[in-house]
Amino acid sequence: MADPTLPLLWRHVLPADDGAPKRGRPPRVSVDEVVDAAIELADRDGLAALSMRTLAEQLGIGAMTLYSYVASRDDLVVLMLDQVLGRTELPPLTGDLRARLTQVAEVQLADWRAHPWLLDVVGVRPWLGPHAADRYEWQLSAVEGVGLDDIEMDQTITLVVGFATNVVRAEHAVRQAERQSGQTDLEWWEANSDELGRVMAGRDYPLAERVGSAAGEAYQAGTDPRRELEFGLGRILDGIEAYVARPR
Amino acid sequence: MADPTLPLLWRHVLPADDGAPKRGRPPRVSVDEVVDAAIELADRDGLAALSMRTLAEQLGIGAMTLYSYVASRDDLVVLMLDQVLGRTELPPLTGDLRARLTQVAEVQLADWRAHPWLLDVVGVRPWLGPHAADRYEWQLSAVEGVGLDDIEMDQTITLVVGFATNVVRAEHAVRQAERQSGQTDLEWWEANSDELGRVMAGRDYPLAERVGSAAGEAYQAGTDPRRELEFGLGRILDGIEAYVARPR
DNA sequence: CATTTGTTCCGTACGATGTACGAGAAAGTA
DNA sequence: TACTTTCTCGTACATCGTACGGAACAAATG
Repeated sequence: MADPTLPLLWRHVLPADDGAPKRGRPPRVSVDEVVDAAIELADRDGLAALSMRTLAEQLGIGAMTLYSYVASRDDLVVLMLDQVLGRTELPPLTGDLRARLTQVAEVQLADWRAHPWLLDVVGVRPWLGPHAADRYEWQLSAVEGVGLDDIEMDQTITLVVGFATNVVRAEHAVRQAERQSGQTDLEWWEANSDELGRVMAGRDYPLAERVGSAAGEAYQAGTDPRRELEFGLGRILDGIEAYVARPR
Repeated sequence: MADPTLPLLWRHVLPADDGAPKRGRPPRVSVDEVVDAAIELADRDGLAALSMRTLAEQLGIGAMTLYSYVASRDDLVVLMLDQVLGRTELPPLTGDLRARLTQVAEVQLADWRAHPWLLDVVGVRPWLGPHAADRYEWQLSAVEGVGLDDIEMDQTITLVVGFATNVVRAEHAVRQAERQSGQTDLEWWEANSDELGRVMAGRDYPLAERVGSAAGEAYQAGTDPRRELEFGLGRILDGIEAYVARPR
């Protein structure tokens, strides 16, 4: 009944009750090496391209040997998540509420940008690992004592972190589409504008065309799509500040 | 160079330039039937469980026959996306900006809740299909004429729609975790609380524990996690309204 | 030193997946 | 009837996660 992955997740903070076994064949690698190698592969080629066989080859061991370190590929992904969260040193939160929440968003943004496969990690229970727990505690400390109740604190963090994640998701979707079709957004548009015009004959999308082309030009010129981050996070933080400052 | 899926996506609005071929063996099903059956299977078991073989069996045709209708599984998913978007009749947007954006969020929420596999559809270029285009136009009309420039209009829609999608993502993640482990959130917690306590010995997470248990109780009692929707969307709309009403 | 015991290692194998290939089947046309 | 055009689909291949069971190895034991 008890989840067998839990002790593995918390292996570094566990008391050395049962240290390394004295007898038996010594392991050739460690769980950390396995997980680190998996993270490296996922960083390079994405989570879908991470197979047990390629991971084993990377480590110089047999494919099935991996299963003496992790119970399954899904388990491995859970370990990867917590391990990669642990690499980021969470900076002390300073300044007012707005500044603190901005820091929370920026850490999320940087981590998910550096490891886009985190977008594909789903179905994991929150709280699971020590670094996830550390991070949640850190995030909550950004909104502690400002007048929100417990549930509102959770909702605020969910809102800000979810938005930052969505920014990365949008950025990643563009790269994904480019990789999939083998042509950049601009190339695709040029190659398909004729066909699109032919196909859309008779229909018109006045707003979509105007806004779409404006957005296309802007994102073309400014290589930095930080604009969406600024606008969206700006509005969210405005809303949160107003809520915290509301008369009660 | 031109994307061969485009004509397929727009097949219903295309002029009947080249109608059904007169000669040759007649097809046993139609593209719409294929896509509808795929949507049905994805609704039931998720996108990952949708295989070309099971889909073919559902349709009573051979697996490879599917490839005379769609170019690949990825293509099929693109068609599914646009087809499912087309099933929703977009209601006329009424009321003030806040009301209109709320309607936009609610439509997104309802559609993604009804078809959670939409969360897994990634790497698709926006604008692609007729129904996606219709919807984007409809969404933009909710913020037209309120004083936002083109880019801000796009960013506003992205913000609201992205938030609604995240709500569904959170709901779906819980179900996913339950299905994966075979036990509900509550059961898992009960089965693992001892182990968690043992493993977290020496560490404490004062905020996370307080907030986490409060959230757990609240979400337990209220079967409706509409709370997050209300709070998050409320703050976002507050921020947008304030921005629109800002002195200039 | 020989044997036992506790581990880890990993070759083989199975079922599932997407799909390339090419031959066969079914319709209209000549 | 023969030909052309179009759709159908059985077979095959590479790749995936991983169940199984014995081989390899190190320490403990005799």
